[in-house]
Amino acid sequence: MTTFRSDFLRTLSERGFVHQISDPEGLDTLFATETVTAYIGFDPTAPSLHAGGLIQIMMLHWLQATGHRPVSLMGGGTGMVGDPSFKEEARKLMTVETIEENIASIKQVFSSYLSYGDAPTGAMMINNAEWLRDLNYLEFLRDVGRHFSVNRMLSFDSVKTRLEREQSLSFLEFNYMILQAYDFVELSKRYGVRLQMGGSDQWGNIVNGIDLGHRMGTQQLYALTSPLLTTASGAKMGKSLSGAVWLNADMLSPYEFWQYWRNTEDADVERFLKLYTTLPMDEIARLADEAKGAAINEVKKILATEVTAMLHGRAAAEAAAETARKTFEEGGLSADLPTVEIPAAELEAGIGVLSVFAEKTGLVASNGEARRQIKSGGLKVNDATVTDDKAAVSARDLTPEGVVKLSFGKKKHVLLKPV
RNA sequence: GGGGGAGUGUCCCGAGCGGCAAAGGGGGCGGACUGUAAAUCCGCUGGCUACGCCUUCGUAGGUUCGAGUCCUACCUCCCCCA
Repeated sequence: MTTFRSDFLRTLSERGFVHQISDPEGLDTLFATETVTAYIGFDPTAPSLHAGGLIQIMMLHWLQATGHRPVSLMGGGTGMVGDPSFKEEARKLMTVETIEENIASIKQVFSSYLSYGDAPTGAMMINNAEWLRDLNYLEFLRDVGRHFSVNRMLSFDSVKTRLEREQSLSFLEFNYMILQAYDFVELSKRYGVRLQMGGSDQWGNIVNGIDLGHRMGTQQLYALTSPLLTTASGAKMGKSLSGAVWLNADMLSPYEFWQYWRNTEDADVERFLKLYTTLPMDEIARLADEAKGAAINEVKKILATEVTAMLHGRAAAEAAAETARKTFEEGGLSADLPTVEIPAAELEAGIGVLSVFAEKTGLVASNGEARRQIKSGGLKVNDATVTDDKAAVSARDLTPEGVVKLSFGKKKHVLLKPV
């Protein structure tokens, strides 16, 4: 791998963020000589980004940390088109309201990683609805569409594989790449953006933008992609025991977020420290060095706490670490575990275990699932395995702390609290 | 416009002579082993007021004691010919 002169590229490169760069020397020179504005696009398909997108946010973070200007582009306009899924079933397009709500909700997270403002390196959040929604179709075709060769678009892997797999590709989706290319050009014209970053799957789209820029007379533009991240065993990033690893605290508590990182596979620890924390490289090297055998668990805790601290703040991260310590290392309970409140009278009367685990707390999906889990010994009340699906949980099960601890498997715990 | 295929358990792929809650994978979940890891092994993987009941095989009808399986129409997709 080349050694870069610029702080930004050197940092990204040594931390493992770089997959491809369109013109490494040129871009390096650019970063070494001026303050560069670069962007990454995010689709507002959900009210929160999840761990899979964290790597992109970290790239913006480093961009700013090394003296440049990050732009997060929200796809308020492209969201209208929707990135059609592979399945048929013309998924309902999102309404404008949903898109706007999602964007508002996603915004909160960025301020944990970037500082916004008018300073030369102040981060910006831009919505491509700004120029896409009022686009005039005919004008657009004449100004932008004429620069695209269908022959060439058909030759892109993203399109080709789709056609070869005999899966339909709607015109809508076909246009998505044009809009994204156009975004790059608009950002370049309006805000002086020079670089677009993204996951490696975005390479073709980004390069399209560069080409369009050439034809439409922008400055030289650049592309930088990050590797597609999977865990060492091949799973996609961003799935936890209970679903997606959302970044918004109201969708996934800091404790659960911490747990996700705590459970990192051994083989991923060093890589994740580089990608998802801002610990200095020599510090990471030291940690990786002492992380042999079971000692690696200590390093995983550091990883979890550092990642959580960046997102939710140091205090929340340490609270999560403490909760985990009490729960797992002392086998006790901590008031900070996820808690479900229940009317005291109801508990007094006694509630069936099935109902408690399924309806009341949602730890398992249904009564049937609860029954199956009991059969295989997966449910516990106050750390005692449930063996009878007709058993009931009542006020007698309250611990001295005044709660009932319910566990599903070894890692999922909920406290039942009478009110 | 003509001809030929396909749509299965809403995570995915994928079998299915008219008796099917539907084979088999993958994934996921639980258990054992460990270190809250990986690998490995075992079990589970429609719902319920549960020895019974209800809802599932593109949609809507029909034939049958009985249909994922047969017939009709429709929808969507793919391939070949024009």
